[in-house]
Amino acid sequence: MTITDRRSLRAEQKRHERRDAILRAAERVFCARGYPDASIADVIDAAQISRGTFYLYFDSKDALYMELIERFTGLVTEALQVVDPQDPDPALRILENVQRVVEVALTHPELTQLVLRESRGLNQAIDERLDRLYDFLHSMVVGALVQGASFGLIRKVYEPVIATAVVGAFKEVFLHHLAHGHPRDRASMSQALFEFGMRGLIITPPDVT
Amino acid sequence: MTITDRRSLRAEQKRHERRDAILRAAERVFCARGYPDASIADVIDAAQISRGTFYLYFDSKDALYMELIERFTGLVTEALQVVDPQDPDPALRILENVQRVVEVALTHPELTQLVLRESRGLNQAIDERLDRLYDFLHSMVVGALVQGASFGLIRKVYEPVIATAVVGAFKEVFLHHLAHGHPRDRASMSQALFEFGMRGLIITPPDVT
Amino acid sequence: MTITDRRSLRAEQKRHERRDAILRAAERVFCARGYPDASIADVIDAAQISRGTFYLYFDSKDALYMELIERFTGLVTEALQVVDPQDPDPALRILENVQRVVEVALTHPELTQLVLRESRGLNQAIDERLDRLYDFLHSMVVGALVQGASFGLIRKVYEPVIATAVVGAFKEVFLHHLAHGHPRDRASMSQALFEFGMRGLIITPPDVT
Amino acid sequence: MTITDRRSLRAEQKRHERRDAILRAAERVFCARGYPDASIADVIDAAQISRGTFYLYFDSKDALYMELIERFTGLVTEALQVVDPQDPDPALRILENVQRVVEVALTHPELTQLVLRESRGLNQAIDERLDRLYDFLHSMVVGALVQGASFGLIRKVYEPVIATAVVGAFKEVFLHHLAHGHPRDRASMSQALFEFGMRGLIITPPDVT
DNA sequence: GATGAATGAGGATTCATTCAT
DNA sequence: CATGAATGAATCCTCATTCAT
Repeated sequence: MTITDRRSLRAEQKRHERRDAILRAAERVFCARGYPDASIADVIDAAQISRGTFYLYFDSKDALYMELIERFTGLVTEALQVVDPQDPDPALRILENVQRVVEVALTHPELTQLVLRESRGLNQAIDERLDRLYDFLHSMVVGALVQGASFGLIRKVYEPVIATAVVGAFKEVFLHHLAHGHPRDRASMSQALFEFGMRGLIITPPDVT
Repeated sequence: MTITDRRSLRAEQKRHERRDAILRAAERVFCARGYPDASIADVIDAAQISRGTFYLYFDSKDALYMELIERFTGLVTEALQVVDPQDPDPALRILENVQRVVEVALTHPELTQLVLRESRGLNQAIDERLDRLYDFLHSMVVGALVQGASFGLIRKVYEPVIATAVVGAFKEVFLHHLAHGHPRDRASMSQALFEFGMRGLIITPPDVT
Repeated sequence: MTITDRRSLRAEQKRHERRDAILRAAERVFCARGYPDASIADVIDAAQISRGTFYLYFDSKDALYMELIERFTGLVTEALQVVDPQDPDPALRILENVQRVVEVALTHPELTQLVLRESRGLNQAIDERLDRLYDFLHSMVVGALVQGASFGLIRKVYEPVIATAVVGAFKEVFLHHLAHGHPRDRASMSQALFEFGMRGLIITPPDVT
Repeated sequence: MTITDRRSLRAEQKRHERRDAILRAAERVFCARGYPDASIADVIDAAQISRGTFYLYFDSKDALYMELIERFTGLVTEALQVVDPQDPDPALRILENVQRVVEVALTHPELTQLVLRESRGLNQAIDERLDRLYDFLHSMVVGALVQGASFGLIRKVYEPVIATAVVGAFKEVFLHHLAHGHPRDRASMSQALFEFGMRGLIITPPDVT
């Protein structure tokens, strides 16, 4: 490894850290003031960097917002795993999915609120990204509903509406609890959400802790 | 009736119409571009009035937004009626409430989307008004849950969370369906929402059409 | 006298009264808020007339201000009378002039403050009118100085500067006393001003270069 | 001295120069058009800067005006020095004060006119600042009068009125001479003002009631 | 790379004046 | 004559973005 390599490695790492610091600052700021009302000035103050530096790491305010959405999308996408049709306990798999999403929301409360609040109409790319996120969430829920029905666990519903309703229910509970800072423990929150979404729908509720 | 009376009556009416035209234009514009991003210029273009005229009817952009929120709140408040504990068929009363809310949402799709999107953080008065609206919705749902439980219609749930979830479910379904312009008929939409909210929770589902 | 004549006479009088009412309202409003900050809305509110009516009586806001300046100028012009070179007691004549000007200021405190505050730079015609007023005042004082010197009553001074100083002294005393509402009696105020202008302060003038 | 130091020093200096250039431009513009009528557009045109740059150096139009008032106040406060009661020639000290104030007015003609014109009623802080300036001037003159009387140099007068008159006399002379651009030499102007204030006009005071 | 001064389009709001009724 | 709704130019100010240092 040459000196240049080591140098550029260090530089690369530092660059990454800086980017991350900006993203974390933006999370806080955008969540606190709302994306449209938060200014670049707020972000650079929080991130302790100069105006120019910001544009060295991000193309625009919208690009920063977009990246935060991407981050959240990535976390949620990782958290939600398609249930194997062969799985012996699909309901448990679904509960685990809920638990992982709750984990994401409670670990990144500001990012979660920010994204769930959905500031739309600013930029087409952002709107499309949010659409894709919701399409994904929607399809995951629809998948669960269909699978649950096929297993005879869930009664037959009109999936498009019910999936939307389930997504909305989760969103609202997250937003409300994160905003009011109720430090509900993760387990009970997951349980309540799971039961709401599933119990209503499931014919034979699984025995979960 | 004197000439003056008749004149001022006509003037009063015209004034009211103008105000209404601005409100309707604002509904469209704020819904399409989002409140923070929509400018007064957009509104006056849509309403076909001059800059000055706008401020003849509204004190500020925020005041206009506030009035739209008030309008929506009024419609929803009228739509949701507390169920008499003596009522022989409380589930039907609740379904009627749902039907009336769906009616409001489908009759005023832009207003509904605009308000449900909740642009917050711009003005304290607005934030408080939205808080009050959600407190009201929340309390209505909690009321229904408690009552349903007392009748043995609904299983016991942790009402604060479940009420939040129900409100969120309705919000999301409205937002999604209004945004994508699915011209679903009111009856089936009401039914789906009602069943989602109730069926899940009710021990003995009512026989509704 | 025909009916038409009488009618038009009454109309004429009413018209005059209205005009006067507006002028008096404007005096109050312009004095209280300052000419540039006072709006036509303030004036018509104070005068209890409609927006349109205002423009029936005055061409513009500036024209109204101009008319108030004219009124003040008229009052002051009437108050200040050139002293006859033959007069046996010219100093008394000057004191009487002072007394009449004080009378004007105390009778029309708002008009006086308004005009003495000299909002300039708004309109060339107004600036010129104010210039003429000050030229007149200046020339009156210069006249008194010259005359006084010719009688041996006043020592020889460089009139242009001293006349300006005398005018300024009067202005400031009026402004100060009117603004702070010191209800000093007219006689003592006139006396103080007269003495200041005429008598001088030093008993033994120092020997300065 | 590090490079950063030198750089920030140069930056600091440039910043100061820019600020100063804006202040000087504002002096000109506010003097020419009057503070309320001059717009930020006028100032930035005169200063050859962009709209945004202006707000980089000043918080608001009022803040800029305030700073100009402060500048003038500072200059005048420095110019006027309390006369030591032990001073062998207090009249000379007073003449020196007058000379220094004249120097200020002639060196900063636009600033002087601007401030002496007293645009009030726009902003409470500004009004209070102007009040303080006049209180200071008033108290300086009162001090001189009282001291002069104690030395037997000045006859006993009713100080509050006479001090107001003296301040007004100076104001008017400055305003008049600066506005009309009479390039009177400083010495003779100081002399005339001093004599007016100190010496008085009449040789044989008339016997008035 | 890092900085922060500079930019100017765009925002909400005001207000003197006009004119149809 | 009287009215007051309508107008739109003009005002102050903000802020995302650029660029010379």
